[in-house]
Amino acid sequence: MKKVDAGQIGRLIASECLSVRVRRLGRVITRIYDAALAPHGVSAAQLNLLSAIAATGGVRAVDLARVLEAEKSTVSRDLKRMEHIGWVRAGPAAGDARRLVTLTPAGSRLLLEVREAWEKAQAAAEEELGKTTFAQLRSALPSPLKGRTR
Amino acid sequence: MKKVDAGQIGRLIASECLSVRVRRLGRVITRIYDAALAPHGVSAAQLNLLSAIAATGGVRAVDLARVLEAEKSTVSRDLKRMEHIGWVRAGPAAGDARRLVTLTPAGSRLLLEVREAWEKAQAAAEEELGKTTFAQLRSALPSPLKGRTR
DNA sequence: TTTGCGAGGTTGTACATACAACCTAGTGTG
DNA sequence: CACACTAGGTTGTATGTACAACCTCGCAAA
Repeated sequence: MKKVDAGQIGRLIASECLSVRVRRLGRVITRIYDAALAPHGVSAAQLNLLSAIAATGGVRAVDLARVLEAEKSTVSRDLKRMEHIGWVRAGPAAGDARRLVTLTPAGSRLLLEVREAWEKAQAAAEEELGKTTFAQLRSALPSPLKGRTR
Repeated sequence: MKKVDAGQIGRLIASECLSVRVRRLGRVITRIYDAALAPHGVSAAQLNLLSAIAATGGVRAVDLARVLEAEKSTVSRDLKRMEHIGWVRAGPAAGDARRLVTLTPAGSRLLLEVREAWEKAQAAAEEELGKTTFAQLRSALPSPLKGRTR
């Protein structure tokens, strides 16, 4: 019989668990982007949403959630905040009954304005992780724009 | 002059931004571990903390924050919740003045109980990402236990 | 000794996130 | 037509997360 104590399991999980590493990486990366974007009053999460909306030019909330692998309730609230700020509009899409989310002029302007800061953040992330790790992550993780399998 | 519109920047960021990919991955992974651990009433974030505490056998909150790259205020609140549940104790450490966080017996028991579920989550994560990506992430991302450079 | 400071910790506030429950139109079928 | 069903969206509740501000010691320098 192998007697296992909590310390052993703790060390096992702390050293092997993917969620530990991924969540930790998320905090590091989010911190970098948030800091770079802060002067523009936008967060990393918000820029992610804005760029997804801009990339499509009009998209339903539920499809945003699918592409970003987020809960529809999360997207709903995030959009509500950004709508209140004035970056996006949840339009009742002309002829179509679907409610499409689009950028407002202010939202489009914001994207142009933050581009520099975003590139600084990318560079800072590469600096922080090291070129090798950065490239490995880039190649290992799929871009949300690809792989619309479902 | 190159005229850039918001759509182009949106596509650029959506396809190139590391924070988009990493944060999205974090949601996917967290979902997998949360689901596997839910029957035990513990979250991925909580298991991360518990295993870090167990691995050290007693650690200051501020050092937990450093190892996990989290805010001290985040750790403070997370610990408070887990203390209330009864998994950890913020001991005033005997002779030493430092307040060390340790597992309670219930906390140790929990770690033993969730081990199976954690291994299922690891397997599910490998399944979801594909063996190749999983291995790439494992090798690219440092384990928090290494590199105590601070 | 006294004072100031810095490290560690907590609290106020706000956003990000998720699950469950609910609401609301369309839609298909009896 | 009537009704159940479903997809999309919102809301209730709770956790996770961070920044800023604050509190609280222990300790070093004057």
